[in-house]
Amino acid sequence: MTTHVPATREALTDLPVEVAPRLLDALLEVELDGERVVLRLSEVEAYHGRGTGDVPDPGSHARMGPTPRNATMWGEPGHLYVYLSHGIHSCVNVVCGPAGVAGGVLLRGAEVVEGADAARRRRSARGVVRQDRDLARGPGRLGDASGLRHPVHDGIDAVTGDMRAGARARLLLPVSPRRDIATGPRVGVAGVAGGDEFPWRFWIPDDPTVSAFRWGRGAGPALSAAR
DNA sequence: CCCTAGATGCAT
DNA sequence: TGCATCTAGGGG
Repeated sequence: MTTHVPATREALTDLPVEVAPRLLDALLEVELDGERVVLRLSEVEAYHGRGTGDVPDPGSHARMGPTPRNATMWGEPGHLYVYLSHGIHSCVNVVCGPAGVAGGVLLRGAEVVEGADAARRRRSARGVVRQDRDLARGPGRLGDASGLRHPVHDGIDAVTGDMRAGARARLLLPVSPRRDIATGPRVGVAGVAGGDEFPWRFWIPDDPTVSAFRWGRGAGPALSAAR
């Protein structure tokens, strides 16, 4: 039986906070230089933008309006917004919402269900990977494991799966959305955007590939919110 | 311009 | 807790 179907542009046109929970258990397939890595998403965060019918989001890269960096977030849903975090890691978002309205879902955690060898090799360039569950646990790790990089793959289309800088990405949505979903404040976002105003982090309860984050930094209290 | 903080991860 | 490494954004 079919468990996943290719994501359509329409399915991603709703606002990120609506799309985000539906991306849990979704698959992101990435082919890069002939190697294939498939990620099953376990943790995501929604980010909106500013103005024009959108929900204001002080934690978003698009909070100041369109800039060269966040241009992809304002474009068609289904493309991937790949940005450089702390000058080191390439993090991956699925652009959501109508074109012209900024929005995206940050992919924060995943299980590598195919291509663990390639993922491990890419990740070990930055350090030692002790367990397979850590291959894509955390947004920076997920980006490294996927092979997608800033800036060359920023804007790649995960709906059509077109080739871009040696890579091809495709997003597959689960036929049956999950019922058991945990929610809470976003990680690493300072100020009100990380608090109760924006409980826009979604994860699969008890999934070992959900990121662990340091308390006492960034977002403040939180994990128990939906347990 | 210069400075700082950032949707992070790793070793200490 | 410090560091890697780069850049957007705010202040002078």
